[in-house]
Amino acid sequence: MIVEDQHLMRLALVHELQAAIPACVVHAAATIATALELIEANQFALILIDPGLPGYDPRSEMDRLQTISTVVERTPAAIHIVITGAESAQEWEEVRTIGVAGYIAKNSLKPGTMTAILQTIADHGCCVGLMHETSMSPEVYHAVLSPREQELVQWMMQRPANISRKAIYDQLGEHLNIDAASAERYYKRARAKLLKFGQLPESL
Amino acid sequence: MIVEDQHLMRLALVHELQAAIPACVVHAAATIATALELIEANQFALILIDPGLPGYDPRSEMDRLQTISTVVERTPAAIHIVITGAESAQEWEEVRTIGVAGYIAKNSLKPGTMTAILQTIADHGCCVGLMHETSMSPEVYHAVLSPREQELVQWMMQRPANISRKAIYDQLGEHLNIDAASAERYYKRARAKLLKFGQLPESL
DNA sequence: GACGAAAGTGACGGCGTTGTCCCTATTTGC
DNA sequence: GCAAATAGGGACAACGCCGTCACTTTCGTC
Repeated sequence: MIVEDQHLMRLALVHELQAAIPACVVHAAATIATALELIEANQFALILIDPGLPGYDPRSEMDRLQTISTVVERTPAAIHIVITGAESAQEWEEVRTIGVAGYIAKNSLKPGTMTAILQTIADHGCCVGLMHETSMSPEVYHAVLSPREQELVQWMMQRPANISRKAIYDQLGEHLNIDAASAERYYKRARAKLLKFGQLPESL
Repeated sequence: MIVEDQHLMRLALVHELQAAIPACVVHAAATIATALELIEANQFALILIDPGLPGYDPRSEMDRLQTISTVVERTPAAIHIVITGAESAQEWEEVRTIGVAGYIAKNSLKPGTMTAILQTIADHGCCVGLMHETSMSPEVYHAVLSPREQELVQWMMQRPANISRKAIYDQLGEHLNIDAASAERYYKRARAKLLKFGQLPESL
């Protein structure tokens, strides 16, 4: 079950969870009230919860903790992970004492990370992901590209000047489990598309 | 350009924007520093910005406003939309005076809403979407279903008891611009899949 | 018993993405 | 100058999703 009030984030979490756990069923609630309804009617194995729900003051530490403990108390059989936009090491210490297994900052939650988080919990019993201030390089998204093509372009644009494109193809081939030659043709097709639509960045 | 620190939300906003504006190029930054880099190198037509960035205190109204005005001042030609997780009517009044056209709560931002927001700004010059406390009905997501099938199941589960399924098929046909008969077969295929995987909810 | 609503199955063409393979110029580096 | 790297093109089968069409059976109700 996922408890999160922001629609887009809720959707994203659903997809992350589905990507991490094949053939699963995910229930989602936007409010505590809805979450409690779901708890009444179902048995959950895993619960993601964001304590910043409407109706509660997100600045009030008490409201946040109460939101979490309300859910945790009613679902003793589940594994609980807190997904928060305003994380603090102190809050993690507090929620772990009431039985929460994971404490993840929305900042540090990247696409595909969910698998690693669940694995860490399975291995060590808990998992913490506080904000890591990696000054991200800028991202560019072109609507005309398919996801694969998009990914190839992203990689290629981060290429240091002293690395040959061929080396990138090899890296990608290994990383995506495809032929390096295929990666090369993806990049070329992507480049052709961008050229066709006049969207070619000068960094290429 | 999108300025948003949470990866998943940033990704979601990119997709929303791409869905609303066909064949567009979207640049994304996770920090103010990255955003300013992008501003130096590009001319943007539309900028989405979340004032709750790391390094600034999200509780400090001054930090939030400064984040926004820093970007707005450097991009006078662009349309600016603030996307915030902690909205207030007062903050909207303040940012509109410095030239922000839209003020949208993450709470009220649903998939597909971006088109309407941009249209409203085009028509009236500005658009406000504060939190609307519609107590959402619970959602269920099955990983084995395709998006269409998922959508059909979602609609069917919200069906009041006194409405025939056939009426739902008609509604869906109209809503999705497909045959009511096709909608019926989607639902049936979805149900067959759920039955096969033992994920059939009792509300069916 | 007849009729309509609902359930259960099978099949088809179109489309986009994916991953593969092949061929040819042009440019770069040693 | 020669070989490797880069740029550019076209074609292919496989797969999944979408939308459509056809057929059978069961159930409840009037």
